[in-house]
Amino acid sequence: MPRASQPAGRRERNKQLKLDRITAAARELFAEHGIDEVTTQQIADKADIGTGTLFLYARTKGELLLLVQNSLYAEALERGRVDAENIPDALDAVMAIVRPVVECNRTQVDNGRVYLREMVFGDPAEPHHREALTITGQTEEVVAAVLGRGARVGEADAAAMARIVSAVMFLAMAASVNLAASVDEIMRDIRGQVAVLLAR
Amino acid sequence: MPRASQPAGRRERNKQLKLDRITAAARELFAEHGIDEVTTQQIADKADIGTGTLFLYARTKGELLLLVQNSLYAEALERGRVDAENIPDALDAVMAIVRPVVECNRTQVDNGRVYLREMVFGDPAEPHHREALTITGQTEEVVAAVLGRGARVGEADAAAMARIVSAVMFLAMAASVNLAASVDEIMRDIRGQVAVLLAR
DNA sequence: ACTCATAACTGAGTGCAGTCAGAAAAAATT
DNA sequence: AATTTTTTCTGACTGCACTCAGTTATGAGT
Repeated sequence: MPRASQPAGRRERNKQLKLDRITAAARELFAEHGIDEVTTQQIADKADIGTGTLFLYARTKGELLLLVQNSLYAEALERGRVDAENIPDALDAVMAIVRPVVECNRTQVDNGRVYLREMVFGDPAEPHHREALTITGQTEEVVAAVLGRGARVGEADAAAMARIVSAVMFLAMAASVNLAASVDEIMRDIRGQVAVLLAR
Repeated sequence: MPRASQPAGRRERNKQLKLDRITAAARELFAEHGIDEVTTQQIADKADIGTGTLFLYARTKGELLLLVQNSLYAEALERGRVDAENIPDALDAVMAIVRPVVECNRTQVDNGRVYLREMVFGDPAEPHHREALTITGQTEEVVAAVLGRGARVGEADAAAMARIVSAVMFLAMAASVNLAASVDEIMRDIRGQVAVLLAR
């Protein structure tokens, strides 16, 4: 057993290093040009690895996007969760959770839409996809928690309503009809639907 | 100006004939093997046209699927509309509309999911895509009409609720989580959410 | 130090959707 | 009937995501 200068052996460290380089390269290129204008070759070159190596770390180009963006969505969710805490009105609180996610999604419209596409149609066995699903699940939990405050809504109903909110968000952000819509326009669209859902 | 044995000139007739051959070829191959196992080359060969010609009639492979399947969804919608007419309960009536669509979608799971994917992420400028969106719009109208019966729900709210039903349906059919789910399981999933939506 | 086993890497190669410059067919014009 | 214009067709070609057989790095065993 060799020294443990860091946690593990050289192999582990090299792997982590490569993953970091890949993540950084993909993040920068996707952010600057949008996923459709970037080739996997460019990413491999920028990360200074072979073409095939890239696909050991993310089995498809879509997985690569999930890898890069998951953490951003997790942060957005956390921001929304905190914002919602001090908002008594259920509708306003739900929208406070939704807003950072929509903002995150619309930072780059193409990337945002591909992210959603991968979530729904990608391979759920892949690790980054699973993480994306986890974040969606957490979003629904946070929404359900807000709806359950004060026990005006039962636990099971709150969960079902949270799923509905999730579906409404998804389509509002993904639909090609809303391609050119601003964050505020999308928020209005979602709010209109959630308002009807919560009206009772 | 030449004779008008049928409606128009030779060109028009040839074009229609080719479109028919393409549609038939694509329908058979997609139905038998699933869209992902069929190449555009095979379709072109079966329709007895050149590779490039295919893309004059449908600009992408996805458009080709929409071309083939749109009419099936339109028929499903019509069946559901009729079924719902004599069902007084709103929830049951909505589910009567939903069922044939889900059945249509699940005839071949892969094709069904790609159809949904194209609807949301495809190019809305393409003709077959527009038709698909029209069918979705009609579905929402039919649902809204059922919800508006007896004026228990206002017109604007009915429209918003119909959009929500649409979103819920979409995700229930498309989500990879439900890949292996049967029609009945998907129906239960949708019903649970619509029930909460309509509870008031 | 040396050998072997295993994990990680690599880039030439593959398959397929979609393009485009030129050919062919149909219609319009003379 | 001949010529020009317009529309439609075509398959060789391109670009790109992804694969895989062969190579190299790492670590374990002796």
